[in-house]
Amino acid sequence: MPELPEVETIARGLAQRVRGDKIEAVWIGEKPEPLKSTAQDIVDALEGTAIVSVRRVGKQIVFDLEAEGAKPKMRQWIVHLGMTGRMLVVSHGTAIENHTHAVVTLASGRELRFVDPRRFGRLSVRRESDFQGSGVEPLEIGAAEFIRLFCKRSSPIKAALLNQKLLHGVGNIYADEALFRAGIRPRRRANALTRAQLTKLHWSIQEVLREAIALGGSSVSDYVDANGEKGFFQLRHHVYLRTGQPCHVCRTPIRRITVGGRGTHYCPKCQK
DNA sequence: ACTATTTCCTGGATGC
DNA sequence: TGCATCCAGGAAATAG
Repeated sequence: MPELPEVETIARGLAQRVRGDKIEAVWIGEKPEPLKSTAQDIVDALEGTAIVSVRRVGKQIVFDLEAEGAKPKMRQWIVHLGMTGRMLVVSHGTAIENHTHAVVTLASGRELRFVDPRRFGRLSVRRESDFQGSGVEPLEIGAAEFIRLFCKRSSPIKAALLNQKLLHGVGNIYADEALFRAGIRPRRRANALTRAQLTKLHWSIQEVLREAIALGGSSVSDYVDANGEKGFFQLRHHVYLRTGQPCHVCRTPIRRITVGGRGTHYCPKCQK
């Protein structure tokens, strides 16, 4: 499932490949689920624009589009990949694969295709040019602000980390991995953690995200980047999906529990 | 204002 | 082998 490092990798790859290209036509599939805006709004916002940049905000891909001579010159196409969403760049004529929900024809003769079997992904458009996610970027936040964000929360720290209104971009993989590195059990209440523990956690989150970005993200299930390449960070996971396997530090079997309705993995000896 | 729970979706794994 | 059931999870919706 694409989280911050995966979306960052995908957005960078997309930027490299389609920045400067022009959108000539847009096709939106029948299934309404993947849309937050109406299909017509998306078509109207995209057609005839130039792709100025592609970037990541939280777990979302933002295409900054510039329209010629239109009232709001700048608009954004926002893509959330959900669990299984993929954004492909293919040459015109490539066979349409199953679960393709949108096809964007580019002036260069290629197409951007949104494919998402599970349909947890979402497409939307914005006319303003100042799109911001609801939370704070984990790689930009300082330790003091991080502590302020979490120290009053009574929910389990893992559930708080997954709350995109607080911090955005951290999902199940990196929440588990950061908590392991910080030596904190996922069920600990956020407001029961010491300042030192929250400081450590802040550092661990930034460390694990930076390492994952450097390796192109984690390829679990069917994640691939804009070039169809797999990431390599899954080889560095200490706890995620390692239930029953020995901890890399102390050899204790990794345990799996449910926190906030999510599969959660931790080392019962290294994490307190 | 929070927190907890349910819901959406399909493919792959598991069970009988 | 075949069919049914379960499970994965981001985030919105709903309930408490």
